[in-house]
Amino acid sequence: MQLNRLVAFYKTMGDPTRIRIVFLLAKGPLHGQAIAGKLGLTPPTITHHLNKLREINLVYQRRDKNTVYFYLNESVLKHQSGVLAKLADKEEVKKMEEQNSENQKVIENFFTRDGKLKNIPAQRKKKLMVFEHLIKGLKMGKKYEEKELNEYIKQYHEDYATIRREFIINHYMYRENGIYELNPQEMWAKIEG
Amino acid sequence: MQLNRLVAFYKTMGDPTRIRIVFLLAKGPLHGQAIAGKLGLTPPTITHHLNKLREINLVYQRRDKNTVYFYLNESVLKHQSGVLAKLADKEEVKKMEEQNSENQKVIENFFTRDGKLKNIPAQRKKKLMVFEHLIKGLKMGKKYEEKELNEYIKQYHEDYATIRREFIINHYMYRENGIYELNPQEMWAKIEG
DNA sequence: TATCTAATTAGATATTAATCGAAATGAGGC
DNA sequence: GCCTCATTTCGATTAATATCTAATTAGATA
Repeated sequence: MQLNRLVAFYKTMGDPTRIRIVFLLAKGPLHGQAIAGKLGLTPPTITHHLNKLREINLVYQRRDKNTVYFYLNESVLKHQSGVLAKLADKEEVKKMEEQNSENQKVIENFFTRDGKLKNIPAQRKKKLMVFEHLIKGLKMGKKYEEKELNEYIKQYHEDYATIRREFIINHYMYRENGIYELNPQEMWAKIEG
Repeated sequence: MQLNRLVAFYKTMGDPTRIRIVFLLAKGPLHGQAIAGKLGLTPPTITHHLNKLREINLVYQRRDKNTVYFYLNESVLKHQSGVLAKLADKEEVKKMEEQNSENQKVIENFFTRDGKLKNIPAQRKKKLMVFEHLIKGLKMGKKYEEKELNEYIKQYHEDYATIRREFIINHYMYRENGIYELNPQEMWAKIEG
């Protein structure tokens, strides 16, 4: 469970204007000026909010000639609303706790006391847990030179090349012109879900 | 549907510290210092966040000797998470729209062009719609003298006494020592739900 | 290419709010 | 009646952010 993503979702929805936009889009796609008109706000303000909504992957857009239509991404809405609801269910909470302690156990098994990675797990599930632990030290939005990324990984394990490649394969990061960057959290949702 | 209440809920949950508190409380009640300890924050900060969580009726507390235990209100959590999720469902959206236009029609029927209430509906459902329309002009948290409240109601209808009484009966407001106040939104939830 | 329109960016302002240390409150125990 | 300990309040500081106006970008069309 990605705390940041969840917080980002709730923070984004915690604004009257954005909630109203979501209500509007629930009835069907609209273009920017139409939204601005219905809400009595200026287009720049709408752009601002649509950016926020896009950041959490709650809206997407399509162009038709000169105007951009905004659509609600219903699956994200349903999924994210569900996370907190689970906390209201004792059974679900127990499951999460088990998941968590399992996760922690894997990390403890594969890392030494002083934080080095002993070896890369063969089992896919455990491998991903390890990678997710590793990328926690990387900054969202920061662009990493390959060399810089190698250095970071080397703190944990000498085979930085393999791990760096795995980061890409598993979509934790992406590369553009030799520059590496964390995949925005909201993209993961799609891949995971 | 109360937009403010919904926004308040999401805004409140859009904070990492509060989400973490909710996750902690989902496992069971805790006292303030325990929360502060687990999150690495100071007691005043925890008080601050618990106040926010209390405002949306998501936590309640019980005293045992000198220490206060905080509990998660699971039903509120489940209910509020569900509201937005409905927007992901076309059927539900249609229902809401119908509800809305029905509501509007009732308001248009019972109010004159210049905003006066023609008469108090006999049908309970319509009556409540009218009252909810009326209290929209009152301020949350403000304390009203009976006289002041009468004046407010008189703008709409001369039989202020009946309407004032209905406000109390239907729990839109409560009275204490002759002072009237809107019932906090979060209380309604309980009454409505 | 010039022009129209929709959308975005930039910059400025004002408001909100997360956090902390210090001080105040309040209930129990002695 | 004092003392202790958990909690709350107060005040200050710092960081975000919602909104606007003005300026810019970019696609479409004539």
